[in-house]
Amino acid sequence: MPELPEVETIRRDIEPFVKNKAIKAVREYKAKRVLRGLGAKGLEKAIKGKTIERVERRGKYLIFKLDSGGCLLIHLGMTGKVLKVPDRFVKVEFKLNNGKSFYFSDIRMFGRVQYFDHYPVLKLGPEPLADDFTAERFGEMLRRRKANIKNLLLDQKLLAGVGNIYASEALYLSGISPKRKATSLTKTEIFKLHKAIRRVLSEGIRHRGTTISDYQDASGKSGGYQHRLRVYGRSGEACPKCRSAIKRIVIGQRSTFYCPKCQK
DNA sequence: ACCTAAACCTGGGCGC
DNA sequence: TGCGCCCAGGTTTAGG
Repeated sequence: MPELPEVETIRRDIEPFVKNKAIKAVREYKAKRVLRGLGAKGLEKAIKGKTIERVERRGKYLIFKLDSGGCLLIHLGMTGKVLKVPDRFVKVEFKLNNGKSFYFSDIRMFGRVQYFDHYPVLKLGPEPLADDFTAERFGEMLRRRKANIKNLLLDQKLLAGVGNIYASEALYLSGISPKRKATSLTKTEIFKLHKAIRRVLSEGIRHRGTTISDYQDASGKSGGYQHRLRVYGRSGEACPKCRSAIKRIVIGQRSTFYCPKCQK
């Protein structure tokens, strides 16, 4: 569920809550899948007594940096949450030395919690909001790629953080059909798409993420960007620009929303 | 290297 | 109330 803006919102919420606090204990609640090989025992052994220095985000990952040099890596999958207040789907509880806890909760258990004794090497493309992600670089990345642009936007190895909602939104804003092959994009279109990606992600962050069904911030509150989505989830509704009906199609097994008239 | 489809899960909403 | 079906902001894996 969560894409870059949602993960970034959680990061901003949770960092002040955990910063300079030490981890006292780890509890799990049927979290075998989420914790993979490492059980709560193993994880606790690795991080107990360690202080969280900061929380970073890379793509859709949260990285809790510990004073030992180790890192706690959390990916939220589709329904994962990092919460200051538990809900009924809590899988892992992290007890802090100030008497408080933060929680990893996940309904579908596509999310994961991992430990690295060093800064994790993540196979991710550039950060779309970073200064070094330029339109020129984006164009270079897309050169000779034969897949369609919608699928490529979801490829985390190409670009880190864009997911299904923001991909549809960015393509809409740039007037590009999600069915287009990347090779067919003109320089102008790549420039527009680059700008649109950065715009929708920034707007998403500003509005504290998009809540379609599950997403919540660290306090359990919904985001606000769902009210501002232009096409995602709006099949049959009027296109904000031309008033013709927005269509839903399936590309790469994922729902894709677009305006057939505005997006060529 | 690149591209695609299937698999991994649970729960909510809908029609009957 | 209940059942069956569809849907879901994600990644990994296997195969072409």
